Amino acid sequence: MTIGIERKSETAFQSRLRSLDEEVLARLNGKSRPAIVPEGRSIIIEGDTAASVYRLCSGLVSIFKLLPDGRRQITGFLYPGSFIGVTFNMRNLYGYTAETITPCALDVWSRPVLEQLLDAEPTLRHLFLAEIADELTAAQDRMLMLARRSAEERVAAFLLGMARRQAPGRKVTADIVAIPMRWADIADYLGITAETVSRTLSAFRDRDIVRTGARAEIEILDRAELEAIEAGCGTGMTR
Amino acid sequence: MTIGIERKSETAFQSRLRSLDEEVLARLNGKSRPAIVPEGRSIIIEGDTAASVYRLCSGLVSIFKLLPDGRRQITGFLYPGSFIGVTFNMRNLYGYTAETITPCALDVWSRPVLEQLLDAEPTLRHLFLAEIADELTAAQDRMLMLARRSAEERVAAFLLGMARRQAPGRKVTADIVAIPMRWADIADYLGITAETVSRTLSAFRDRDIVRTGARAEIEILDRAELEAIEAGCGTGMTR
DNA sequence: CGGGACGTTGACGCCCGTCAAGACATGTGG
DNA sequence: CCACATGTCTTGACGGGCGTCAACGTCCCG
Repeated sequence: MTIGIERKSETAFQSRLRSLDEEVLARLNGKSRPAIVPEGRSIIIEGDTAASVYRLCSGLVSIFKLLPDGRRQITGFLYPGSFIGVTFNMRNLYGYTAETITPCALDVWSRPVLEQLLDAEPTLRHLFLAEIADELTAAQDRMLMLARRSAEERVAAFLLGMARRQAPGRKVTADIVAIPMRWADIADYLGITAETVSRTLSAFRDRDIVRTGARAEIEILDRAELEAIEAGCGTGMTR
Repeated sequence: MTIGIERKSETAFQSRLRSLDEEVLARLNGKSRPAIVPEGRSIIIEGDTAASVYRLCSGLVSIFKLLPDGRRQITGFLYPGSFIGVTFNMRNLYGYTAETITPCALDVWSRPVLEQLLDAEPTLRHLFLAEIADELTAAQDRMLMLARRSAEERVAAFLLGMARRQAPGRKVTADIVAIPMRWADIADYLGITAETVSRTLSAFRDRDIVRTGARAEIEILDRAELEAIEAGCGTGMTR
């Protein structure tokens, strides 16, 4: 559910972006500089002064916060089209760390340049406002998830979210979902442990809900059951 | 911590609001209509079309989301000065329910009127952008809290947050904290149960960290210890 | 082929949710 | 002013979900 909403908001955002005045968009792109980052690298680090804003062109990025003792919470996965490092608060500090999960291509703007663009083109600021508002909604959904849902519900929601993201249009699909991130990442995203992710998926496999085929791929066999579990009424099993 | 950050953002916002052009502020206030709401009433309901925007003048409000089976997550407590029902996404629906915890006084704007004000005065939109960005930061902090922290850490963080909120300037205080909400509310805010809130506070009392005096009041005796617990290193006791 | 990273599975235990009974405060009507 | 009802907080007993630790299997890449 959470993921669904994130997906939806990003989609909405991109359609808005696409509907932007071509000239504005061109100006936005014209001022950027490209960058390639290999996997497992930090793009920005929480607490650093926000010198640049990035846009993800290809690849997968996680954004997270850390506790002093190393506990980690991934607050979101970013897909192509998302902005990274947008901050509008007074102290110009990044509020989270962003790390590449796969190799990534980025567009980079220096903060002053982007500010200038924003001032010249109010539509752009409008756009960021809508984008951030959507992110806030998604964050509130995730709070509900992290605080109140069982491990089974979280994994079910995650799988369905990934499936929806990959097949935006279709309703009936082969339902083979690519999972590019490691399970420790999924765990840190869902607020559980990697072992629990593994165990839950094994249980789904034993119940013929999913089939785990090639590495980094999961086939959804019984989407209805997954959706029932996501909604919190999994065949009456786990409350 | 989370609460600390929420407090900080609200303070920053209000200082920004105060620094606003007097004329703009006057126009904002001039278009509003006042309202009084008794305790325990809904102001807005998740999923309703967003017809109005509210500003809290006095009282305490909780905003929350519900799961179909009744599980509830309070995503935030709102204090005077906060806006309620601001949405900038396409579908103009409220993203959460807001309910009064104490009797409240509100300013109300109809959506079209506020939109009109926003268009006439770009500074205002700027302001909302900063406000929402701060809320997003706070939401991400709360994710970390809800997903990763122990019950003890959560309650300690909550108490310290309430204390900081009540004594914004001072460092050393009598440290008597007023707690206007019921413990079921605290529990739904922290992602635990009311029983766990009670038990944790009792444990703090037994360890001479707090003293529980008059109803709805808690005195902090050992703030350093509370801060150690909040940071996740509570005297080596609970990991 | 060997090493390292990642995923799987099991054993164990603890934190915290659940259920339930009692204490306490507040309000209401007689 | 007191009996009673109601809502809230407290405390205990109990159990389960999931974290932790550890061993093993599997895949990949040098």
